[in-house]
Amino acid sequence: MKKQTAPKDKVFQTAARMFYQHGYRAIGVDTLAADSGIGKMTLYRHYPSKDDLIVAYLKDSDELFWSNFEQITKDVATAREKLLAFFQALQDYVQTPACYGCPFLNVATEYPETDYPGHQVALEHKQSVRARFRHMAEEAGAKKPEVLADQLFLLMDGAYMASRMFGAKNPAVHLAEAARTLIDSALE
Amino acid sequence: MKKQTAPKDKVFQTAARMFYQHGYRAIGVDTLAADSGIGKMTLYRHYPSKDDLIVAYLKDSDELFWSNFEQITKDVATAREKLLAFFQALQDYVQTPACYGCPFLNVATEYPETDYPGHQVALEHKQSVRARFRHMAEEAGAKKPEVLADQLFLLMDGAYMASRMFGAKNPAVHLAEAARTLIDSALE
DNA sequence: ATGCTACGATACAGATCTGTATCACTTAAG
DNA sequence: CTTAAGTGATACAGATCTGTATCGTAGCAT
Repeated sequence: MKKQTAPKDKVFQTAARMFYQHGYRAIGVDTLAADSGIGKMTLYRHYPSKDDLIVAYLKDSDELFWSNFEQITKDVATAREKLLAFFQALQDYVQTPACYGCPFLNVATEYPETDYPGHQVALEHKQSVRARFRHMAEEAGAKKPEVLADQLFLLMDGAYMASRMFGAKNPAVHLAEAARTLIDSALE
Repeated sequence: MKKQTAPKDKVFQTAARMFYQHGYRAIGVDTLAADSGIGKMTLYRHYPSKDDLIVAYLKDSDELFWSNFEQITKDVATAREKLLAFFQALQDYVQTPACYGCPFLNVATEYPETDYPGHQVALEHKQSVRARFRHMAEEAGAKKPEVLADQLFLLMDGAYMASRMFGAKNPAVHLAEAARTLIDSALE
């Protein structure tokens, strides 16, 4: 049996929570170690730099995103309905107090240089989502799949930012309806 | 005649450029003073704190936004066409290398606490834009004006973030078309 | 029992941050 | 000319940041 919670996991969970809620630059490694109840050297033993910890969090967020994505869309028949289900779930999530925007948009805002490691991971994630949207748009029979995909992409990130700007009560209340309008308009 | 460029204006222009491009937390007052060619005490004489300078920049950005907004929409006849003109201009702008996203979304991301002065200014700005959209949606004859307004609002901020995430070559290429689809769907 | 490894705690180095203090200099008004 | 205000430069204070070094200890396998 492993220990109840390994130090590496403790600091990772603390980092995930605090980076997401307060931002990457606002949280220091001292705060992370103290809040996790571990020594600072233990942190640096598992993550050689703060950037490594940021990247680890982003990669985990990417896996979580796709895990949720599969969960939401797996029991839905058509590509059109998969897209609708995703945007309905996103609408619900961004109106939750647990939502603090999008980890990838947040890191790209705080580290705008595209060669920053965290920004790189964010870019790859967003490109993957964009590609997935395009694939589903094709499957749904859109006349111009890449156009519909990009339009939905803008809606998604707009909803994330509405959450970070306004909190739980934000303009994304009508996100799913907007997605449906764009989708159905692109199919006919 | 005034001086060629007053120190207050010099440091403000430098701050505006660097805050927008690199972020608020990434740029320090020493950098601002040095890059402006003024003394640090001169900066603090005109802006008692860095936060004051941030707020000044945001308020100026708000004025600039509405100035551009009027410029774009003043020669357009109907409310529907005003909205279309705005989103076409926004689409063009966010595909420009001079675009680094939205100053208000950026500050809300870097300072998520809603009681932070800069976040406050950002919130007021976004609420004003949202209200203006709603007003124009009413004027255009939308059946549910607040729904259309919020949908367009998400598109707008999604486009801003696409610019910060991807740079000039981003998914906002189809922003105006998305706006038109949502608008016309809400009018019929 | 005896090493070995991971750990927590602490202190530290060096850089950078916001904000203040001081001083010499320029400029313009009286 | 004289005086006062604004300015640039510099040094500094105190806090905070990332990352390192050190030390005592607890757990564990041999």
